[in-house]
Amino acid sequence: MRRSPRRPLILKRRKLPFQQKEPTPADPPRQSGGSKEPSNSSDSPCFPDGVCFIGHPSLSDTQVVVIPKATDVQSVISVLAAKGKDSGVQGPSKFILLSDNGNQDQAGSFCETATSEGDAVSTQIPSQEPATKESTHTSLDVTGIKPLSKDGNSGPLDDSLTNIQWLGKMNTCALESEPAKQTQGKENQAPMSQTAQAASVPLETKPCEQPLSGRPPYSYMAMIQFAINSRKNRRMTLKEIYTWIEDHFPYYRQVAKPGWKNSIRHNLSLHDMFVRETAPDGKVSFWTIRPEANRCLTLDQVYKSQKKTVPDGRKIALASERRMKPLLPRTESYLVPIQLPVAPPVYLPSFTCPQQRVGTSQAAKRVRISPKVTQSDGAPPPPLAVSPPVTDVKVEMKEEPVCVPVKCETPKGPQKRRCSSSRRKQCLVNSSHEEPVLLCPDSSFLDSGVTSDASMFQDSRDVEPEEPRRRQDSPDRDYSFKTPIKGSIHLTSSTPSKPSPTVVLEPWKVTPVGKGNLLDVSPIRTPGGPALTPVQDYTTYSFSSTPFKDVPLFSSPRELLHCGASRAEAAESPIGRLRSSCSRELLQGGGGGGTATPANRSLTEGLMLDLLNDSLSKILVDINFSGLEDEELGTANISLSDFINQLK
Amino acid sequence: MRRSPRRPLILKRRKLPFQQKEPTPADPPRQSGGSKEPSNSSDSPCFPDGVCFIGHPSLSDTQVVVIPKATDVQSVISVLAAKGKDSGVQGPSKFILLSDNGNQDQAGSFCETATSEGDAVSTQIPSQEPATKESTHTSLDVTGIKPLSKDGNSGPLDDSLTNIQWLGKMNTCALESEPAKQTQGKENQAPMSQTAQAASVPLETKPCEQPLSGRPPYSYMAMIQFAINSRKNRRMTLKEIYTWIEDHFPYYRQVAKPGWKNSIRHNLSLHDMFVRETAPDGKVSFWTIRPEANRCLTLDQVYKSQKKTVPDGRKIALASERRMKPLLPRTESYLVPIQLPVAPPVYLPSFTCPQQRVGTSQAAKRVRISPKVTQSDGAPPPPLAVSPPVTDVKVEMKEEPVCVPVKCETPKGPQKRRCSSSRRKQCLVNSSHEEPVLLCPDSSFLDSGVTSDASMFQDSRDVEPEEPRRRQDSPDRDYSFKTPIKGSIHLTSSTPSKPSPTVVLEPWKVTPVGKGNLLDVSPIRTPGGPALTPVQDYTTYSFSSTPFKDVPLFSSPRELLHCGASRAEAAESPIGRLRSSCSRELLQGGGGGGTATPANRSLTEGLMLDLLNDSLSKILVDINFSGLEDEELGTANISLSDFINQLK
DNA sequence: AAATTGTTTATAAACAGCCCG
DNA sequence: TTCGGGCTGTTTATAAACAAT
Repeated sequence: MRRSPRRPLILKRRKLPFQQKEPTPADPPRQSGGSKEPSNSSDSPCFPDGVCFIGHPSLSDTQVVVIPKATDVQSVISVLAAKGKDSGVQGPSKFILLSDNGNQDQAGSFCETATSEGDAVSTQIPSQEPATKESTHTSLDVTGIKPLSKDGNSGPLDDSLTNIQWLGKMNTCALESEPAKQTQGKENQAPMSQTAQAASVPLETKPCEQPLSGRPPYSYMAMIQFAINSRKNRRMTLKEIYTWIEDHFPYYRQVAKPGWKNSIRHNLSLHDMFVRETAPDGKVSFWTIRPEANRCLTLDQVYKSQKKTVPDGRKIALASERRMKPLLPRTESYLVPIQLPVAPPVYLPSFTCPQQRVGTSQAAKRVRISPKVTQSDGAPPPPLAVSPPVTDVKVEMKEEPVCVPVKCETPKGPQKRRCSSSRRKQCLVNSSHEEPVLLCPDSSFLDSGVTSDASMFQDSRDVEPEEPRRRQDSPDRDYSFKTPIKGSIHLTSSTPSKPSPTVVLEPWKVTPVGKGNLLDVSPIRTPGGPALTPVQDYTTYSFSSTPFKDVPLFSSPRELLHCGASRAEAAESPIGRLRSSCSRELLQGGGGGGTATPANRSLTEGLMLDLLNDSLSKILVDINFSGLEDEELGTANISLSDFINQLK
Repeated sequence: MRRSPRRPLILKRRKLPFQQKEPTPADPPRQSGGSKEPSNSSDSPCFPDGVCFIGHPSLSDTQVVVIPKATDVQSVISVLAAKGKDSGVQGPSKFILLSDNGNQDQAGSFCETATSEGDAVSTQIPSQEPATKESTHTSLDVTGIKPLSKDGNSGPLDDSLTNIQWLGKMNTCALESEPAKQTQGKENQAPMSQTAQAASVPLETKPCEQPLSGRPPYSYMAMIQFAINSRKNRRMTLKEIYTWIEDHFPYYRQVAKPGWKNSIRHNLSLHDMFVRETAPDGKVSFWTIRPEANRCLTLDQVYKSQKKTVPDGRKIALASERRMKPLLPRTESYLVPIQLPVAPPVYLPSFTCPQQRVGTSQAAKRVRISPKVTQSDGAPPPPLAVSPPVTDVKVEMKEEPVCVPVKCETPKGPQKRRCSSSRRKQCLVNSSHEEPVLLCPDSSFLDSGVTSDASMFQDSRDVEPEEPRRRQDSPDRDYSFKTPIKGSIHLTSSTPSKPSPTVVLEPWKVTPVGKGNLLDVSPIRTPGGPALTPVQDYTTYSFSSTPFKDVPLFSSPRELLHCGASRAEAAESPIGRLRSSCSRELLQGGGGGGTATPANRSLTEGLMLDLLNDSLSKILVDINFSGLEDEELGTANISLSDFINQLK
């Protein structure tokens, strides 16, 4: 209650608008009118919420936006999105955002260009007008001036913002009036104004894409990924990470407390996805991202995906951007509290990672945790799935709330709440009873389609064809375990208990897991690298509870290929795979490969990349336990097979 | 800075003595004189630090101890330890600790029985005298009255305090004056006074072993383990965990803020070692500990180990108890800042877990992270180890600081600092150069000796003989990776680069990793369970940087068997192994099995259980990456083989 | 000796899912 | 039956204490 700004600082309460953590800890945030629903009016100079657009005196592509302090961030975003949408690409691409601290009535309409405190946040321009009291140091240099100092070995065209023009409309930055906690400069100005610069111009170390210095909506984990993935070689020193973040998110340079670096380090240490390597000289150490877990997200991709979302209409865009768990714009998550809009499918084309190769079964590995199920009350284990006898992979699903009921049998009770997605860590193992389990019959399911992509990466030494080699081990060894089954396979059917009859039955049509459909910064949860303890349990994988948080199933195989870069990636790399990192080519360009057809389901569901946590660790952990319940495993297998076949 | 009491609340700064978190956030804690070295005087009624012993007016086995507020906690502990040692088992076993808030001069000598604020903390007695202002509710009932309510299926003789008589001298509780933050009762009284009750009396749900209600020195993770392991079946619901902790550590019932439950939940979710299972009825979910990671620590064991330590002399005892990372008595860790005392080997007999079976190679799987190494400056990869062609397991070690230099070749540079142990997460991979790697030739190394123990566990369904089946896969596939190598195998030799020549060469003689030799609550880092992605990388495991923090090597194979229960366990269970939990029998008794001979090295090194983190996750993660650098892997293999042979 | 880099633990919080009244 | 509240779980953010360099 006291300190910890917790999730951002932005909304101390709920949808706390501007002003981050004013010392008044307990003051209930005033909910601006359109909390859930941003104002729909699009172009009026002064929007209902009091947001005013004022043409910039000298810059044609820039507008000054004055936002009352109490305005909901979401409202601001929606307004900006609407504005950007209406204006089109040719419209003003830069906004100088000023928050009016004067008073805090909710939907106040203050179009005064308040230069009051210095809370002014400039989007692209160095904020010439609002003579903020602080120094404008680093004003423009942030833009292109700082080429990611120490950029040592990074290639020039790493994370270029292919769609810079969109930046102006950025909806990712919440504008919060920062109380000058650090006595740093308050105003932030985004870098260069090369707005209209179309994509495909991979500028070296593109400066700031994050115009405002309001706290960016990205988690530390996400920002670190952005930073590291911005390098061709995908490795950065701690200092470079700091610098990158400061360069791209002036907030951290100017307003954030120094503790943010501590948090960065904390995140690096905490998340398994981040790996430290020593530099060749042995002096410095670089931080990298485990290739299997790397979604190769870059800030550009995020922007692009957001941009694409916008065309569908402000509302949808907002909605889709909303509940993306932690990853994407945290800000936005606070913005549009809308619940999984089943609206038009949002598109996230930019997700194209080298490892993708949607191909065969990789996707199947995805596990998603099902909500708690009451399955094993004493009823005999549900009949096993019609899978091939191979029984290579065993997946136990506790309760796939909405997903893949395919081949579910012996449904226990009615599912309480179908679409529940989270409950990530474990799947809840039925302690000593039988629980429906999924079996992934073929090893091919797990091994196939892994070979290719890795070679693209610069660092990958040798790309070796995957061998679908499977363990011959007796799948039964592990059965004794009863415990851990945590996760459940993503695409496979949920186990019998409480299968929701209402769910879609196509293997890939997962029930809309609810929430998001956004970019997922969370690491890809690959089944796991080579296990230390090799022999024993390999044969049976029961994805125990663990990770694969809210991994929604793919809307369709197509979608998987096209949009689900991250997913595909996760599924694809069989683990120890090669160090295939995202091929820059793909990352750079807008949409990656075009093999996919549009998804048939709304991306709101489909694109919601699996919210897999970082590190496959958890998955692996689950696997350990997998063996225990082997005998009881059954059901799901087929769905996976079907899925694979369909993909083929 | 503001809130977060951080590591305990006890020492806000360094060795902040009494008084936890008085609202004065910024006041620099006054360092009492003997910070590093507690006073050595043992018996005087008033010790130099101002600690006074006063016989209790009515209770012969009880003494009232008045401690000046500014006294170092460590000083108090040392004094109490000395007192307890001098008095022997027959001496006073209960101490009513009173802190004198009056003034705060450091080593002041105030023997006045200050009943001042209510900061008095009674050890065993309900603090009759110091009429604390708070209610004495739950006074004695904590003791035996609350039989772990909801104890559902736990066996009666789980965690009995075998050495209760030692409790009186407890050194585990720091006495902190709790500012009555919760408006709860301040004084805490330990339960019953069945002090002299010798071990072997496994009372059902033995009441409190933690007399004081000062914040216990255990981390949440440790306490959760204690709680869960106290049950025969090793599973507990969240509520039961709460209750257990409250029953055994009155602090949480009486003084802790309600947020401690949040922290418990946080820890359960955060640490992979904790696994949730659904109960048979499907209604409740139980929390369990991954068997492979479970050290089967119980509060009793901790007490016993501490007790044993004492005989060696106060100093040693304190030293040993000290730096046990997080786990053991956190309080103590603050007490004696002594650095790894190479003194007499401390004994930790109570560590006997069922899964042990030191046997063959299991131990080899242990990975320990080596400090940063500068290995690959450009030198060609060191020659590969003379391992069998199997190349089942590949372990990359960056820089085994002190460990197993066996067969190290192509030593790069001089190791910076040999004994460095920590730097747990990664081993630092030499980015794009060759790094010496360990290869674990045989699969047997990994698989053997896993079969037995599991059957003991009640829940284990069927214990199946492990098949040493190994992957046939082409070991080379993974080589391309260069990155991640984080961890390094525990018993294996460190990779070539910068092998410290000074180190012991016997495979099992690891360099004293420094610090501790204490109980380690951290999960055992078993190589990992069954991997989700089966095929690919199984053959090669390069334990990348990640986990296996400061896992010291065994002093000798013997030691491994005898003392390294946890280690053995880790090494042993090949992963998905059976759900073998610790056999209660072993746990209950004092020293477990007696097969081992005394370790030849001081336990200070040997017993320092691997500070493996929770969840093998990290290890597995490393494994994933292993493949990349395969070609470069070389060296170490042999050491592992040697080690195995020696064990045989 | 001080600063940087890393690792862990503790807290607070925001939410999500589920159960229950 | 539905809705809201409480409990359980999961994540992210911060602050800190240390450890190693």
